[in-house]
Amino acid sequence: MARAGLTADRVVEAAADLADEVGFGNITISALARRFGVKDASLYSHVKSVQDLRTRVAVLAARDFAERINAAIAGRAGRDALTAFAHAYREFALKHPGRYAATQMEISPEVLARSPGHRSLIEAPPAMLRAYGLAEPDLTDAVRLLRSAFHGYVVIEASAGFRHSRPVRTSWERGLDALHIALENWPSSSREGIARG
Amino acid sequence: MARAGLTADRVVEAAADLADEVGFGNITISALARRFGVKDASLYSHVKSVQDLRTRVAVLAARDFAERINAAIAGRAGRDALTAFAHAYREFALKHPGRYAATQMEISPEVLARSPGHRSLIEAPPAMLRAYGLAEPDLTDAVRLLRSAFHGYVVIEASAGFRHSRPVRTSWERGLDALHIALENWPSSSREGIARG
DNA sequence: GTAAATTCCTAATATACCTAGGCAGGGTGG
DNA sequence: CCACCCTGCCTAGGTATATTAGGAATTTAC
Repeated sequence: MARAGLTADRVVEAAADLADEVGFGNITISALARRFGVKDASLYSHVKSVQDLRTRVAVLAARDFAERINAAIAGRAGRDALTAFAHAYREFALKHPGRYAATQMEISPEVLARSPGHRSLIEAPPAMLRAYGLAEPDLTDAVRLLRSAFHGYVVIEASAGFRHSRPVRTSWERGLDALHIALENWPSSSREGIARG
Repeated sequence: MARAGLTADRVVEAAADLADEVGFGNITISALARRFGVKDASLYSHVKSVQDLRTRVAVLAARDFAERINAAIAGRAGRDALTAFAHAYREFALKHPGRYAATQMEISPEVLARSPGHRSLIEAPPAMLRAYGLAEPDLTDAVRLLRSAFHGYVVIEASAGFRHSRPVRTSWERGLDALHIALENWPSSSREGIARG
């Protein structure tokens, strides 16, 4: 009978699409096999296990995500870069919830070493903040706050956590303004750092 | 033979403990039954399904979480309340990862109506921010930023996402300082709101 | 055009979810 | 005090998913 023409890459790509539809945590070998019209066992020629599949999806998703992020912040600095980063971040997370969740999966150092996307995603925030003139360890602290705020935002938004009437997009913009102010008035390790109220 | 003495409450409590050990997404009827030394089918006298079990755990966890949060911010205002809230938040999330994850689960309006814990958790942040004098819609925006930052932080910390050498706790304190500054210099809807650098 | 490699299959095991129906033990009415 | 019944827990069984072993068929390579 006609073969489905599976390859590891095609399987992983389809898994990523599936993740965007049903959630990263809900991708199964069975569903993927059904999608290709083959038996479950057939997929094991291409991926070792569900866990392996998830990891590969994570690597793929990180590559895609990093691509968007890097395109967004290229040639920008300061507030401009912050805004561009944030919009690219939110857009990707909302458009590709499965892939986005995949990028947040915990991965081993070995996988990290082979995933340019993940490394790129780690390097982007500090690069983006360069124009704010923060030195270590403030830079690390600031990056952590931003990562947290962005991740928290899209996670809560994606899970329908903002039930209010106020448009989420507007709150997001205001939050960015506030973060910009925090970055410009960063409480460096020495002083108390209270700006005017 | 001797009965295990199960009740819905006891089952849900044990499920919450199990969630703290293996993760909220990994609680199973089977594991819970093993823990009680009964057969899987026996649990269905007390909960309708895994989904029902999860929802009940979410309600229980929200109650516990709200208790800690409310105790922490009672009688405090402004930065003092912010700090207390943040520490209670982080501590609960790290100490009870399964319960914390449960509180973040999407729940239906009907469940929400019957979960005082959830309602309390929704009401706490705006109450805590009262002393910052933010009016709507700024208050909503500020609450969203805080919820995002806190949630993002503990999620990333719990999944070992902060690989740097800088202590997470210290970054968390600095992030709080920065958020405090953002709150005191909140960019209200009318002006551009840039504080001194 | 045959040999090797690879794709996909059947078959089988293990675990989890869930339903239907049964037995027995502890509280309740006579 | 004892028969009764409610209900906690059980056995049995049907479904889905993950995974392995080994075989057949198709593609590829020489």
